Amino acid sequence: MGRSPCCSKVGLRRGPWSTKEDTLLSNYIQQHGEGQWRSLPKNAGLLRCGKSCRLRWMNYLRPGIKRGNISEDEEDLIVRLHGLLGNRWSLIAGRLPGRTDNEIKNYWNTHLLKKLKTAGIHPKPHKDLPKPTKNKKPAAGGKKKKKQKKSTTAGGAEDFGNSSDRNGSQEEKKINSNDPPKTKVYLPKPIRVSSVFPRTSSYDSLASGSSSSEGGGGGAEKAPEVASYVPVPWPPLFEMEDGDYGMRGGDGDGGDDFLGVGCILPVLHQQSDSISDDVNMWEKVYDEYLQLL
DNA sequence: AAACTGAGCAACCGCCGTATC
DNA sequence: CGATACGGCGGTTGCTCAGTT
Repeated sequence: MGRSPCCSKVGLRRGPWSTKEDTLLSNYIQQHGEGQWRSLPKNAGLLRCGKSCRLRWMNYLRPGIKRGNISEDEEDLIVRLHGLLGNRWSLIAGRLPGRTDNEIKNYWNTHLLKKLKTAGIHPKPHKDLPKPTKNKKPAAGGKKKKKQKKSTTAGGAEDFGNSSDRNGSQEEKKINSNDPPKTKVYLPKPIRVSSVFPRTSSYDSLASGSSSSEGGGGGAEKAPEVASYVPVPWPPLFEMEDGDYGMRGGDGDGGDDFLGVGCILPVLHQQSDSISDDVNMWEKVYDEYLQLL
């Protein structure tokens, strides 16, 4: 469909943001609020694409953003949520107050994936499955030269996430194809709890069951907030053959029993021979997810 | 000390769903 | 009802820097 590109890119700056640009963007958004990303750069006096502004704001400038130092609890949560949700980073981020989808995605691809592999978990792609039906991009593939160097990012993420495309509709598209039967995951549509600072409240409810919205995220409060986590007493998601549920806290690092393994493997190896088994499994997963919510 | 390598992360890209005209 | 705009998402790229040779 004749969509014009998000920005013409002529005369627009690219690359890292300067502090001046950050200031301009922050000031503008504080005065006018979020939204209207397309016209924002012009109004704010920025030579940036609207998308770029949004990304910068969402991932970096927004109040309440925590950066770095992902705690073990958060890591655990990421692993488990990934087991449930796949590569739905925004959804996962919605459960981690102050974290952005981009950061979680990066953390997964750089740290967690490596950890899993180190632990002997090789998220192997479903070889019998052709690459995602959505050969999504001639574009992405072709737009720039591919970088072979980092197979970790691309491969890994995809391996886990095929089942978790953006929304259900896409799932259905895939299922209709001639691909070998793929387990269909019924997941609620990702919802941000609130438009601006969604993370805090949702995590509260997740972790403690309370509905306190942490104030708020609501405002432009600072982020000391989530310094303290309430560890979630996760029930085992799946029974592993060896009885390892993944959450063996232990020393934490012990390569072999990296937490979360238990909840990921079933997702990885969902080569459903028996549809009913899969249905049961996913019902369990879904039930648990509903409990989380 | 210089060159090389790899990891980490910020930013970009194209696609998709929804809203609006 | 179709076309377009917009916002959002996940995948990927490329820069930077620390560690190694």
